[in-house]
Amino acid sequence: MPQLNGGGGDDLGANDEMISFKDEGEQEEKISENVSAERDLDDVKSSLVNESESSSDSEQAERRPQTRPDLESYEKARDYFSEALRRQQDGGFFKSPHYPGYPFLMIPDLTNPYLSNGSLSPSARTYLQMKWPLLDVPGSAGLKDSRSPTPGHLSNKVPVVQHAHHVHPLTPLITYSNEHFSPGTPPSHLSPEILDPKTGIPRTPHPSELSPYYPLSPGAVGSIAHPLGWLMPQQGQHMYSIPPGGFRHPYPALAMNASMSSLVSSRFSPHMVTPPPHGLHQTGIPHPAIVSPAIKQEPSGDNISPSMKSPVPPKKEEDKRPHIKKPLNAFMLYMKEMRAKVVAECTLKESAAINQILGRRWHSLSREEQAKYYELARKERQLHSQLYPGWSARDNYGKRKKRKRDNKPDSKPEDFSIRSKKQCVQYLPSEKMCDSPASSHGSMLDSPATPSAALASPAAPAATHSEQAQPLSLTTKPEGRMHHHHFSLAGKASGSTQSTTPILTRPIPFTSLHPSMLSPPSPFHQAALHSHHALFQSQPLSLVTKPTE
DNA sequence: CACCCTTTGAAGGAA
DNA sequence: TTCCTTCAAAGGGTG
Repeated sequence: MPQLNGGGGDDLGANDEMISFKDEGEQEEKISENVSAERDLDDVKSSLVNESESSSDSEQAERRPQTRPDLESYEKARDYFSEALRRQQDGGFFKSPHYPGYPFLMIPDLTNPYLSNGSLSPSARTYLQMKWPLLDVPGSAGLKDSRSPTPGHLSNKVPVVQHAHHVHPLTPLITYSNEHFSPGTPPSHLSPEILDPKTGIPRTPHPSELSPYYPLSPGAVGSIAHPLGWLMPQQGQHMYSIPPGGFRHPYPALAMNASMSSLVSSRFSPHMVTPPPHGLHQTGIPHPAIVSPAIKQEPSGDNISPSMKSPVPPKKEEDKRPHIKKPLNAFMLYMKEMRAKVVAECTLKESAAINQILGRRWHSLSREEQAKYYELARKERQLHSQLYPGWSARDNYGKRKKRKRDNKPDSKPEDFSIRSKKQCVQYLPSEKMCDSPASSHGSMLDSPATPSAALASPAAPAATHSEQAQPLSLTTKPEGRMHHHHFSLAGKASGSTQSTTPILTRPIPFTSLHPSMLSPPSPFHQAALHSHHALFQSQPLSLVTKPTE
């Protein structure tokens, strides 16, 4: 049990050297890797400081509003918010991606530019007692994934001390959960009952279940206090007074959690707040998991499974039928969290490139670290299923334009046919030590995350084939691309089903990458990198665009 | 402006 | 059971 008691905030931030646990020899390697990583990270601290002060705020502020004006602004805002918090939290310094655990949430300066009426002093750091998301939920045993580890077990493996200068990366997932901030017994209204959608048994939702991603419908929770009600008394009252076990709105998202919207609207700078779109809460900020049809058009409105459909759904309603997004998986959560950091560390903004890095780093995470995300993802899925019992991932099929998958029928297995026919860009290496996703030796050669992830979290899928055999799918590219590869590694020798797939690596894509971006290289990685870079040294430094077809 | 690219993981359907 | 496909986020790039 991740220290529910938490001992209050006693050890909060007290232990910088919080070492998780080394249960396997591999840990030692990890440690060395981390040390290396931190050393690299130090290099960018100064730059990050500047960025955090200048670019992060203004730059992002400018960028956000452009993309999706209003309806998705909440997501943007939320990320923006969390990122802002994080940046302030660690002063723009990126520390090793160790996220010691959830039990405590440290709320940073609340009087930041995005918080209009924060009441805490800029220097005030509020340590909040939190509960481990996995902590058992009374009466929810039936919902629990049998594969999931016992919370206690897990907690034993996860550090429970939150670094004083490091907000948990999943803060955005946590911050909006109410009750987290009330060490004591929460008011009765904060303990809404939830009818277990499967068992029908009333249960008290664990705070951690009140995911910010999925607003709880009135019927689901009865009433919900403002997630940050303790920060904003004037708006802290719960908006819903529906009795426990009351009606369940067919589309919980439609009955958006007002508390969330008020949070956003009141916490973000004016420019973040957009006029209320039709049919939405006055704030116009929908739940992250919901995408208004205005944004994501729903051709037929059949995305909602029968069970989700309202008994009396006016056709108009169908048009408004929200797009219920899939719950984010572990990697998505990780990506969402780390993207900002990666972007900040490199000048490149291309998501595709960033994602490559993130994928690389993901594989470099320790099993414990990954386990956190797996666990969180599991909780998200669980919560999602509770909120949208009838929802199916299938419902979203066809909602977005068909991705061009050229699984060419004619492509032979040895073509290691890849899905994408074209590769976006090739970047030549710089002398800088860069983390080339394409050259992800680690991923290709050792794929550390694979088994570990599964081990770390029972909820974690037994490493999928793709992960096992294709740690990085970018290693497999259309044959045409090969001509443009400056470098390639021998395929991973393994008995995996896809071992025949040649492992290709591209030149380091990002000349702008900072060494700190590298995932902690193991000795093996370093050796590989060494040779890798040696090979690249003769390569001209240029940007090769769009090779093949 | 819509889609592509890129990553991993989850889910569901097809074989 | 295995394989395949789609989507989830994100934002620059592309046609």
